[in-house]
Amino acid sequence: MTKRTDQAVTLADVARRAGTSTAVVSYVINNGPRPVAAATRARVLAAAAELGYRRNRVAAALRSGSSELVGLIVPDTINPYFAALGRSIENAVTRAGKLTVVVNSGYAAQRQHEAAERLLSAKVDGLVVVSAAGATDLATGHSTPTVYVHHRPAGLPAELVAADNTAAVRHAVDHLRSHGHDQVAFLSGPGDDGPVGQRLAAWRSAAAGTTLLRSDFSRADAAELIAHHATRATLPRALVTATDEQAIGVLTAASRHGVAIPDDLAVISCDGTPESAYTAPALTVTEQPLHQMALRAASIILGDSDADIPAAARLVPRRSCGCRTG
Amino acid sequence: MTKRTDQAVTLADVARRAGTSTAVVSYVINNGPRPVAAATRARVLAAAAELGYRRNRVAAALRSGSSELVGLIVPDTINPYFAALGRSIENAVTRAGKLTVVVNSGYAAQRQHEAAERLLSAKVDGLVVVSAAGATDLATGHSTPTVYVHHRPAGLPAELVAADNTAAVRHAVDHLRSHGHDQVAFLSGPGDDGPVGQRLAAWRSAAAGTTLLRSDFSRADAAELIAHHATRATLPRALVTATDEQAIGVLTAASRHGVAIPDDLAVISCDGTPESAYTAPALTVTEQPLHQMALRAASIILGDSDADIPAAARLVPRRSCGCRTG
DNA sequence: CTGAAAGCGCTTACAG
DNA sequence: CTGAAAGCGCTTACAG
Repeated sequence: MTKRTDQAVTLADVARRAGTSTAVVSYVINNGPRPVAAATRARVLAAAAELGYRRNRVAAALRSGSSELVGLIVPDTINPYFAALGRSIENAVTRAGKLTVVVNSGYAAQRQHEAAERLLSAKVDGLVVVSAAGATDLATGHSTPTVYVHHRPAGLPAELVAADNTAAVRHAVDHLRSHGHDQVAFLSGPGDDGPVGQRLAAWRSAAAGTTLLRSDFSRADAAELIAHHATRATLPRALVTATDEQAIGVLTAASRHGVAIPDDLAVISCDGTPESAYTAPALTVTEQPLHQMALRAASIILGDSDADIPAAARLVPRRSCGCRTG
Repeated sequence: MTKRTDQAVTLADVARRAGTSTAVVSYVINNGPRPVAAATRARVLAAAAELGYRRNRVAAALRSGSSELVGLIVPDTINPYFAALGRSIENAVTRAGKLTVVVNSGYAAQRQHEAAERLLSAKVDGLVVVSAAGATDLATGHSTPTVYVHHRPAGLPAELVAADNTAAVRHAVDHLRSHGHDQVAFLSGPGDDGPVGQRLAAWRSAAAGTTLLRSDFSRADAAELIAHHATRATLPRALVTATDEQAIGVLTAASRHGVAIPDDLAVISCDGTPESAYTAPALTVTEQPLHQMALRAASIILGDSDADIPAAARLVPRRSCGCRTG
C-alpha cells in the first residue's frame, strides 16, 4: 500500500486522508504536545502508513528552530584516538535522537574554521570541536552550544573537556623508573603547544632524562626517526611517547631493525587507544578516559545536567614497558 | 561591527539595511542565478558583513529541495577499514560543498535500517551505505540516490561499489605458494555470506588447503583463536586472513606466544588498510583500492558522470609473508 | 537589473 | 480534543 510516487507525501496529505487537520496529525506523529483522541490517532496512523508518510525534518527544523543535528569537527577520523572519541560522541548523540555531522579538519586551523562556519550555517543544535593544537579563533557571534575536546584555542570562553596530560606523563615516567630506568626519553610532537605541549612540559618537570625526540603525529614519521637512531645505535633505553600513533611507529621500526621491545627499548605511550592493546608487543599506556570524555562533551552540548568530570588517566601495564602481563 | 544579539540576522535584515529586496540579497549571497549590479552587490555585501549575516541553510533546504547533506552509514567507524573508506567519502562530499552525516550501525541490520530512515527523514541528498553482511532490506519508497559499498543486501536495485574479493584471495594464496607453501589455511568470519563469504569461496576454489579457521571480525577474537592453536601446536604454517583486523589479532597472539612471523607462520591479509603497514612485522596484504572505491561511491550519489570502476586489489609484499622488503 | 509575493512542509499559538 | 491559519527564512518564478 506504500505510495510509490516520487512526490513526497506531506502532513497535509495524511490529514486529508484521515479527515482531520495538519495540527492533529503533527500531534500524533510527534506524540504531543497536545493530546489526541484514541480513535483519531488510529485513523491518522493508518493514513500515514497507507501513504508511506515520512516526516520532513528540514521543514520541522525551520519551524521549530531545532535541526536535531550536532556538528563534530575532528582533525582526522582515521586516527584511532579521534576515531574512538568520535564514535562515542556519535553514539551519545544518536541516543539523544539527533544526527551527527562529521567534518575532518586535517589538523588545519583554516579548515577547522570553515567547518565550524558551515555547520553553524546548517543550524546544528550543538558543536563539538576536537581541536588540534595551533587552531586559533573559531566562529563567534552565535549562540550554538559549543564544547572543545582535547584542546581549546587560547582566549575562548567555550567549555573544554580534556584528559589530565600531566598526570599521564608522570605515571608513565614513574612506571619506567620502577623498572629501573634512570633515564627516560620523550618522543614529542613538532610543536610545544596544545595537549602534547603539556605532556612535554610534564616530562621536563619530571626531570627524567635529557633525550628529547620529536616527530610528526604519524606512524611513518616516528618509524623513520627510530630507524635513524637504530642504525646509529643512538637509541635510548626507555621512552615515553606523546601519542599512540607515534608509539606504533616506534614498534614498527624496532621490529624492522632488530630492536627488542622492551629489552633494548622500553616504551610507554600516553593515549591508550583501543589499538594499543593489539600491537606486538602490546603497548603499555596511560589510558585516557576517551569514552567518558566523549560522554561529557555530548552531555554539555545536549544540555544534560549530570556531566561529571572524567576520571584521570590510569596506567595500563602491558608488555612494551617490561611488565610480563598477559 | 558584528551583531551580537542572539536573534539571528535574516536575509530580510540585510535587504533592509542595503535598501534592496530579499531576492537581490539571495542572488548576491548565492552568486546567482540572476546577475546583480556591481554597486548593489557591494552594498549587500557590506550590509551582510556589518550585520554578521550567516545563511540559514535549513530554510534554503526547505525552499530549494536540497539539504546539501549526505548520509553515510558505516558498521563501525573505529574499524580502520571503514574509517579509511569513510574519511575518503567525507572528503569527496566536502569538496562538493556538502556535509556528511555519519551513523554507526554496529553491524546490526536493525540499526542500519533505522539509520537510513532517520537520514531520509533529514532529507539527505544522497545515501552511502557501507553495509555489513547480513543486513537485509533497507528503506525503500524514496528517490534519494543510494549506493552500497562493500556489500549490497540481496534483491536491491541500488548500485554497488565493491572490491574484487575473489582476486584478492587468489593473489594472496598464489603469493604464499610462491614462498613454497603447499598448504595455505584461511581465517574466515563467522558466516558464509557477504564479502567475506566471497573471500572464503575464493579460498575454497583455489584448493589451497584444508584448514579453515573462523573468528569474529575483531582483533580480540582472532588473537584468542591463535593463542588457542599456539598452545596446542596446531597452527598452520601459512595463513590468509579475511580482514586486517583479524590479521592484527593473529600478529598480537603470535608475539605473545613466541610464534615467529613469518618463519613459523606466514600471513597475508585481504584488506590492506593503512594500518597494515605499521604492524610488527609489517603485514603483506592484497590491498583494496579503498580511496577509489570511496570516490566512486561519492560520485554516484553526487551525480558526477566519470565514475570509473576502481582498480582491482593488488598484492603489497611486506614482511609477514616471508618477503624481505623494507 | 530589481522588487513584490508565493510557497517549501512543518509546528504552534489561538480560538473554539 | 480539534481546526484554521500564521509563520520559520529562504529561493524562485513572475512582472516590471
